Amino acid sequence: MNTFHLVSTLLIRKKIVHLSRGCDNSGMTADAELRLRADARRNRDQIIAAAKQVFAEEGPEAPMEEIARRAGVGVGTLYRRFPDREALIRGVARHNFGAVLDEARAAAAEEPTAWQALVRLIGRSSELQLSVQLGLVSPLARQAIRSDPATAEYREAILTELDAIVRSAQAEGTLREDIGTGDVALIVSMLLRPMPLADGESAAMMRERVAALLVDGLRPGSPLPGRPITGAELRP
Amino acid sequence: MNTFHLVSTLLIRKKIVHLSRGCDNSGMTADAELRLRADARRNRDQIIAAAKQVFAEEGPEAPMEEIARRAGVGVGTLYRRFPDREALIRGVARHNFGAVLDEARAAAAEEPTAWQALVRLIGRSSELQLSVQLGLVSPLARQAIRSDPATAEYREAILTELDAIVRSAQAEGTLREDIGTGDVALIVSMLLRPMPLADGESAAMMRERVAALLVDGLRPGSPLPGRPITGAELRP
Amino acid sequence: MNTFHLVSTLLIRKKIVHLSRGCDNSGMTADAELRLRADARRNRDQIIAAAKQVFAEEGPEAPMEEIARRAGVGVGTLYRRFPDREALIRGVARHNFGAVLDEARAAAAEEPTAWQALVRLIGRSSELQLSVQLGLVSPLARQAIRSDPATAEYREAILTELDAIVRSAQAEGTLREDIGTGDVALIVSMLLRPMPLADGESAAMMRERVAALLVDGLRPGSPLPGRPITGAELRP
Amino acid sequence: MNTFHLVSTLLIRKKIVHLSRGCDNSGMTADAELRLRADARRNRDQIIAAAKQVFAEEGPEAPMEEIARRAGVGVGTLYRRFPDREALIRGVARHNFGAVLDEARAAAAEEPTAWQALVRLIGRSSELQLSVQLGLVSPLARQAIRSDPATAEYREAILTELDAIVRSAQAEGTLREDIGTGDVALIVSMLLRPMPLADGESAAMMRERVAALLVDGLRPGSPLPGRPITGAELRP
DNA sequence: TATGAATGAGTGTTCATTCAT
DNA sequence: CATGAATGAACACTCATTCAT
Repeated sequence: MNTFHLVSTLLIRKKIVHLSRGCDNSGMTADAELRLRADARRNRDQIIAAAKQVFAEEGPEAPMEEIARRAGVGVGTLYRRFPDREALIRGVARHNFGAVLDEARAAAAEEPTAWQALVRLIGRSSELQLSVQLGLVSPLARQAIRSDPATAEYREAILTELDAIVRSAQAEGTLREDIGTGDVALIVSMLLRPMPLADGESAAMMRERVAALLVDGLRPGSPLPGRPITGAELRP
Repeated sequence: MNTFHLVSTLLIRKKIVHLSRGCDNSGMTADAELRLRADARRNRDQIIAAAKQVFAEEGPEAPMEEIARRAGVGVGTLYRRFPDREALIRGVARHNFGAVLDEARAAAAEEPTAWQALVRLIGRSSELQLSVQLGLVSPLARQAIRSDPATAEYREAILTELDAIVRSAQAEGTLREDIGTGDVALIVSMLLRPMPLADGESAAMMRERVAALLVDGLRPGSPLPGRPITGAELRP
Repeated sequence: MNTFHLVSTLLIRKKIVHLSRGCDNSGMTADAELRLRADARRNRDQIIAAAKQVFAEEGPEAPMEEIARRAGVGVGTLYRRFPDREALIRGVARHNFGAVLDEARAAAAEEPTAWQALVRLIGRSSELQLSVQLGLVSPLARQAIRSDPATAEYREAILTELDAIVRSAQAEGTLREDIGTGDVALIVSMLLRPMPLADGESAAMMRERVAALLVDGLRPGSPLPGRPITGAELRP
Repeated sequence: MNTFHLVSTLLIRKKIVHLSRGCDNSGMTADAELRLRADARRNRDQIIAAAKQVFAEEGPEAPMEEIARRAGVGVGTLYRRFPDREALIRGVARHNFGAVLDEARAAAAEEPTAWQALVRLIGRSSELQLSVQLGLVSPLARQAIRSDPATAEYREAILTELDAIVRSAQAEGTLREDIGTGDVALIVSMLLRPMPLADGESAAMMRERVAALLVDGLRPGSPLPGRPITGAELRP
């Protein structure tokens, strides 16, 4: 086991509980949500899924009824689970951040070097497309997300994970020293945004290319302006 | 005059009329708008300015009345100038794209090398912040912008301008060959998006650093995945 | 035994069955309700109690779920006992009217003269505060109460009781002759309403004073306008 | 001019501006409301009138649309004038309290003795029937009214007016000494409430009789329990 | 012509009631 | 039987747009 995995493993001990079964990350606020009756649970998941879709297609002010319909439930059910739009947005945001966290952990666990974990994270981010976009979109959504402690915990966990990868990669000498965890987080979050004017495949390709350009720039080389941005600076 | 300026100058001949007096670019559909009486004209400008502000603060579905109030006019006046929300969004988009065009032309005209023009464009893009964001935000806005011929003309002009810069830079040997105008446009548009979780100054610094990373990657080096994205591919 | 008690006793023969054990008057529709199992019975009582509270605090359109919660049962249980809101309102109304009836009987039975029974009834009415208010409040409640035969029976019984007291008092010469049972009922019901702008103790004092003023007026004296209002006139 | 009118007249100097043209009392908050365009003004009045009706018939939670329809305007218009239900309730309350104030002033100005003014006030209160009921009805309405400064001013003015009448009547020796302004206000407000179970004419007669009973009690006689309730005690 | 009043369709949200667990 | 989840009709309220002043 190399240094990267050692650090990474140590961090595991501190990992917050994040009950992910596949893509299911309801955790972190788990107590309440886990005790739902089976059918209620299924409904909840369908609602989150529908909301993701609809938000992606129509923005975060999309009619609640559309979401309910898409989830195959009545509005009432939607409102029982998420008392208002903000709560729904928070629900989706948690889910999304959870997916990013899963990806970060998988990259750390499965790649042999920190550099490869980093490259994978930046590259794969394209697969998390819809994940982060919400917060960029409407002031309402931004507000809902910023003020949600559960989402904050996720952010925290993601940054912790990323921090380990960044330090390891710098220890390996594969990542330039004048880069901070915050810089990497920014890059990832930029790549997570929708590509303008492009649909589907070409968007994916574009993302890949920009990711490659950025990875290119991350290798040790001529110095950058400003100072490294730490993870802490991204905390709201 | 070097090759860069030569190419650039030749292109000027084809330049569409773009009546920019300072930052004022209402043109391209100019005929009608130019004939406005002075006060009507002033109203129109105030409305665009107010709309930019309000859109930035509250998203593109912000109440029309809010915009009217901020512009110091009655809703009626707003509607006289822009028959519906789409028209207003188009108005703002044109204004924004015009600003990008101005910047691109200025960079081409004032910088000694294409590479420097390119770097400036990517770097300065931060100053055009609000410009492009609109289209990324709501499906409504996206639609309004995509279907607007005047905005399309602006886009065209911007891409033409950028094309000249890119080709020149590649001719200079300062820009890697496996990059297309589309790639650069993408990079610029990514940098134009709001930085998450950051306000004002720090956002600027973050942008600068990511820009530097990208510029770093743009210099000739190891090959990129995919193929160069041409300007044409960004046409909707 | 004086005349008052004689009349009063004779009336007892006609008394409808009113199974009051302490303050518990669910009777008059007793058949069904008496057969409830002990726990079901307890549930029912808790629901009535909770409904009284909640109606007092939030009006008679208060959410059924609030009432269920306050009673410590599920909504389902509430609806099993009272098939809809009207039924619940009727339930509460019966309970309240039963309390008034109890008080009237107690006054008749325990006071030495009809005049004193009358004074006590008018004075004590303050203790039945919440009792009658319901019907004054929302048209829904009014309707529910008016159309309920059980409540009508209670009203009937109360008026009968009051009638005896009024006649006796007039026979005693302690009550002016130009007063009818209906007048007294009206007075009582007026005193049962909430005092505006006053809370708790001061409300009680205010009520007492107005009661005293009215009692003052009830003694033989100068004639009143109109004609005596009989109990019959208060039947809906 | 007798003492009553003298006191009364002196008080006139302090009277707050209350622009009543007939039953029109929009005053006290007049500034804003008076500047309405003629048609807007008419609409506003129709809305208040409709709201009074509908509130009386269906309670203060009646559908806003019903009120709008009854007023012959769209809901939008209603909401433009009264931003939410509370505002509408406040509007109605002011109007009602204004009517009481008008009546009190008229009684003071037109009756030869304070006693007669008092009797008239208590007697006529029946004509203000709907006026005060609102606040007794739903917690929502109560809250809306209590927290409204304009209504508070009205209450203040009414109490001032009443105070003058009460003192004068006591100076005349026609009103018992152990009565305070608050007692009278209470009596009036009690008489203003809906008579249970009675409609129209008979309600009026009942009210008259109870009023007579109370007036009877107000003449000097045997002492009352408690202490005189001052006007101040009725201030929320 | 500029204004802001009126309109009413569109949505968010609540809550009575039903029904699966 | 008790529970609390699901449903959807009903209502509050907003805001784009029109139009009288």
